[in-house]
Amino acid sequence: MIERPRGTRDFGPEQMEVRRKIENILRDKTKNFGYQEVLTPTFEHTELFLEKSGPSIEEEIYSFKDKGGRDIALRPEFTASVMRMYAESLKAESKPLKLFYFGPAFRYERPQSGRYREFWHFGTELIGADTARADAENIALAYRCLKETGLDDITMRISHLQILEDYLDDKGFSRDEREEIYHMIDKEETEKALDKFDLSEDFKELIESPFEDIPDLIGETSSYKYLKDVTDILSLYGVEKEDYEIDLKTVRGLDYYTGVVFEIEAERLGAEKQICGGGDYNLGDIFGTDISSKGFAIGFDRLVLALDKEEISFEKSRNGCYIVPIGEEVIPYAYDILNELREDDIKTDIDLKGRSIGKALGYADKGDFRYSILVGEDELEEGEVTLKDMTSGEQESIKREELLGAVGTDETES
RNA sequence: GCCGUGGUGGUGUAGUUUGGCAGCAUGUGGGACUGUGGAUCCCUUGGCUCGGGUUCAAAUCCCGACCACGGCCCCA
Repeated sequence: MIERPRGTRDFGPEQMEVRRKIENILRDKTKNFGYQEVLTPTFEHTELFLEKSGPSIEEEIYSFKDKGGRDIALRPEFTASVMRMYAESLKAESKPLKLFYFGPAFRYERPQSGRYREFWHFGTELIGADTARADAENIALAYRCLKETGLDDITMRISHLQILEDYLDDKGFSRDEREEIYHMIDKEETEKALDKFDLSEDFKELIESPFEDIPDLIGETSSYKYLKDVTDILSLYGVEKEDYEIDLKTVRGLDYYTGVVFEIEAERLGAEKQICGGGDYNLGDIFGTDISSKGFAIGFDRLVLALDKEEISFEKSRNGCYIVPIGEEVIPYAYDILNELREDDIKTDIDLKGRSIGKALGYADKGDFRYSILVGEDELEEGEVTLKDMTSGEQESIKREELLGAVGTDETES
């Protein structure tokens, strides 16, 4: 028995039904915000990802040489690919250019709950609008997308990297030192950072103060004012102060993030609880074009897990018709009905095994069909069908011409 | 990569401590039932993750691998 490779999953019919529903919620919401879908290749030149994220990530990506000797890697995320696509073929589009994507990505990591070697990302890139309003739209969309799925127990943290950057720069810390400090405070090891870098209590006060108190500590810097603007605009999107927290300890792992950043966590997920991250970044260096972008990525699998933990279900509704022919002589009549309903976009299936009526109805029940349509000699002679409502169990004989009207009136979409 | 827990029909489980006929439920297929589903009953199907070791005998004990889970590291 050959099994699935480590860190991969199969998705059965029920899971796919749920996943598609959630995917469509995200997709619809994002289109509603004026974004257009794109898709990039599953694999790229390895260099693309190393340039973007640094050589250290090579350990964690699926990379190999193809038969032509090229260094190839399965995408570990989409941002680099989408920006490559932009630089290669979308540069001349009018701005802002609003793009979204959905698909699988791959990382060679130790699997655990919420972490797989093949996982799905849903994300956006908002290219060429360097304003607080663009940042606000980016954050608002991410938040709305998650809320739209019904997810409730989430926390969102927003920050502006430049605030701490300015502070530490003033104090004379080098770039490497600053990065080490960020890493420590991200891991909530602030005290350790204070000791190691001989930082004053002012720094601790700065990163732990409520947002409103920050001007008292460092003055109304331009970064502070920018972030304040973003929060004001967020409320125009209906994302209010109680929906998030301004937290200067929120730092993103990579140095191409430059301005406003944010993270959303689903508290009940455990160790791998971050379901969304994003912000403002500039990948111009790699592609030789100075373009600012804002985007986010939702960890789709974690979102599905979080919804499950909150017991938010996506019940499938009964729809469609199941035709039960009784006896060989009615088969042409039954297929005539089958074809008519299918052509009218009503999900319709027919018994293929010639089973007893009882078994056939049991199948229709388990298959969540809304109606069963029984046709036998009696119906054939009268030009009728017996229409059975699988929810109520009631049935009636109706003229064949009336069938379409009877089953097409309510939700029987396929 | 590190530490820990676990793995029994498709699914959920009993059995593991103290080695001795792998049991139950559910599901699948068929039947009771060729003009009526969700009920009931009968039959059938199907399993000890893999490999080695100890033993008269291993699901059970030992070692290793694989996989999953909890956490660390990392987290684009």
